[in-house]
Amino acid sequence: MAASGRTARPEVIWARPERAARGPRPAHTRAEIAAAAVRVADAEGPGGVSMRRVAAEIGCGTMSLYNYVPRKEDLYELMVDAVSAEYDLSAEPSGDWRADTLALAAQTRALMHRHPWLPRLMSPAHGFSPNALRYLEHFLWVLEPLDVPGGTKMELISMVNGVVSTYVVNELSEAERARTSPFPPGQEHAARMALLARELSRGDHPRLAAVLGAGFAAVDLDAHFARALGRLLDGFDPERVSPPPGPSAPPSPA
Amino acid sequence: MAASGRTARPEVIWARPERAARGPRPAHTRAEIAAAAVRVADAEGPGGVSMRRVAAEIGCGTMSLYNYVPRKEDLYELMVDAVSAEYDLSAEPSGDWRADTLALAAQTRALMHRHPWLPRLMSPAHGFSPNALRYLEHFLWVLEPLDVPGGTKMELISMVNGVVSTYVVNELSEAERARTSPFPPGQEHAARMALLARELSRGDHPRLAAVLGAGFAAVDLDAHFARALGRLLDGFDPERVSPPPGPSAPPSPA
DNA sequence: CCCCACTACGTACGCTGTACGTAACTAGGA
DNA sequence: TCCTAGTTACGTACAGCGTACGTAGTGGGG
Repeated sequence: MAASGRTARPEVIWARPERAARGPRPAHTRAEIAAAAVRVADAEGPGGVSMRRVAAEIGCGTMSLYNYVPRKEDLYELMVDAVSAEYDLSAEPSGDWRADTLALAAQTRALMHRHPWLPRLMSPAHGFSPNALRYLEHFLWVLEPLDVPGGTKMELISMVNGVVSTYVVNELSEAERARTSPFPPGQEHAARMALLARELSRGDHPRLAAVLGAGFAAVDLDAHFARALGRLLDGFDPERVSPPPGPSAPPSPA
Repeated sequence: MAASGRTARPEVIWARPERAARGPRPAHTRAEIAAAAVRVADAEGPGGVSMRRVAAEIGCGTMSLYNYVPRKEDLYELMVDAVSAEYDLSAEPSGDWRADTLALAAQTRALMHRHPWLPRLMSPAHGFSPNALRYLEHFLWVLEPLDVPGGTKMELISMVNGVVSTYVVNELSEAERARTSPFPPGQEHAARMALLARELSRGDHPRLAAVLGAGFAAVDLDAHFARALGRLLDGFDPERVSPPPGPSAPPSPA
C-alpha cells in the first residue's frame, strides 16, 4: 500500500534495470540518452539541459523521458557517469604512485576541459556510479605502493579531485562567463578588473595590491597545475615530509 | 545610442552606487536585501531563493527588487559577500602562518556549516567583493612570514579554500540530500549503501571493497579536517619539505 | 491466448527569471 | 520657485522549466 503506483521510488538509478522484464522493448537506451544530454551540455552549457531539450534531441516526447530517468537529478548522474567512461584506465600502474596520480589528475583536468559543466554537475551525493567505481578501483591500484592506511588513500583521492576541480573551475571561469554573458566578450571581465584596480588604488589592501600588481599573466598553466598538485602530494608522502614534531596539526606545544 | 535605456548594463554590482543621485530614496538597503536572501537560503536551501520569495521577504513587489539587483546572479554575489562579513579578522596574525591559516580555514568551514549553500553559490566569476578583499588582505597578512613569492601565496589561498570547500561539501552532502529528498530521512542513503555493498560483493573492485569494508565510521571529523589541511600546507612549507630532486613535478629523470 | 505491466505522449499546473509599461515621487537647474 | 528628468515602485505578461496525471497501444510470461 505505502507509496505504490508510479510515484515515490527512493531508488537509485543504478539499481533500476535498464530493460524492464515485462513490457515492450524501450525505443532508446540509457547510453543514448546520456550521450544526448552530454552533447547538449557541451554545446549549450549545463543550463541548456532540460528534459524537453534532451527528449527532442533523441526524438521522443518530453514525458517519455521519465520512463528512463525518474528525476532530472538522475539525468545528471547519467551524464557524469557517461563522461567518466572517457577515462583511459588501460595502462597498468607504473609503480610510481606520484607520477601515476599526476597522470590521473591530468586526465580529470582534460575531461573537465572537454566538459566544462562537469565540476558543477558532479556531486558527492551521486557517488558510486559504475564508472566511478572503475575509477576508484584503478586509483587505489595506483596508490598501492603508497604506505598509508586505506582511509588516508580515500582522503587523498578526494582531495586530489577537489583540488583539480577547484583549479579547473578557476581556470575556466572567465571562458564560461564569456559564454553565458549577454555582453560583448571580455567586457564584463574588463569592468571587473577596472573596478578592482580602482579599489586597490584607494590604499586599503596594500598587500593585495602588491601581489596583484606584480603581474598576473604569463603563467604556464600546465606547470602551475602540476606544481600545485605536487605540493598536495608532498603532504601525503611519508618519504618526503620530515616527521611532524607534534601529533599532527599543532606545530608547537601550547 | 548603443544599448541605452534600462537594459544592457555590463556593470558589476559593486560599481553601482547604492543610492542614486536623482530619484526618491529607496525603501530598502542592499544589506537588508542580502540579509533577507541569506535568511531564505538558510531556511529553505539555495533553491528557495527566488526573486519573488526574497521580494516578499522584504515586503515589496517582485519587480521592485530589480531596482536593487539587476540580475539574480548579482543577488547571489550580494549573499556571498554578506556572509563573508561574518569572518572575524580582528586578531592580528600571530607570526605562525601555519596556525593562523588553519584558523582561517576553520572559520571558513564554520561559515559553510552555518550557510550550507555557500560552496554552491560561491564562484570565482564573482571575485573581489568588498568582504572578499578584506579576507584576501588579511590572509596575505597572515602569510607574511611565509617566504614564497606572492603568486604562490595566492595559489595557497586558492587551494586552501578549494580543499575546505571540497571537504565541507563532502561533509554536508548527506545532510543536504536528506533535506532535499522527498523520501523519509536516510532511506535514500540506505538504498545507495545497499547497492554499493551488493556491487562490491560481486568481486570486481577488490581494493575498493577492502578499503571500504575496513569501516567507514567513527572518524573524528575535526581532526580529519586539520590533518588534511596540514598535509596541504606541508607542501607549501619550504622548511618542512625536503628540496625536490628534479625541477618541480617529475620525480625522476625519464 | 489473454492479461496486464510497461511504453509512449499530450495536457496541465505551479513555478521560475525578467522585459516592459505606467504612475508616483524627488532632487537639481532655470 | 517651478519644471523636468531620472528614479522608484509595481502589475502584467511571456517563455520556459520540472513533472503529476490520464490515456492509448504494445508485447512477453502465465
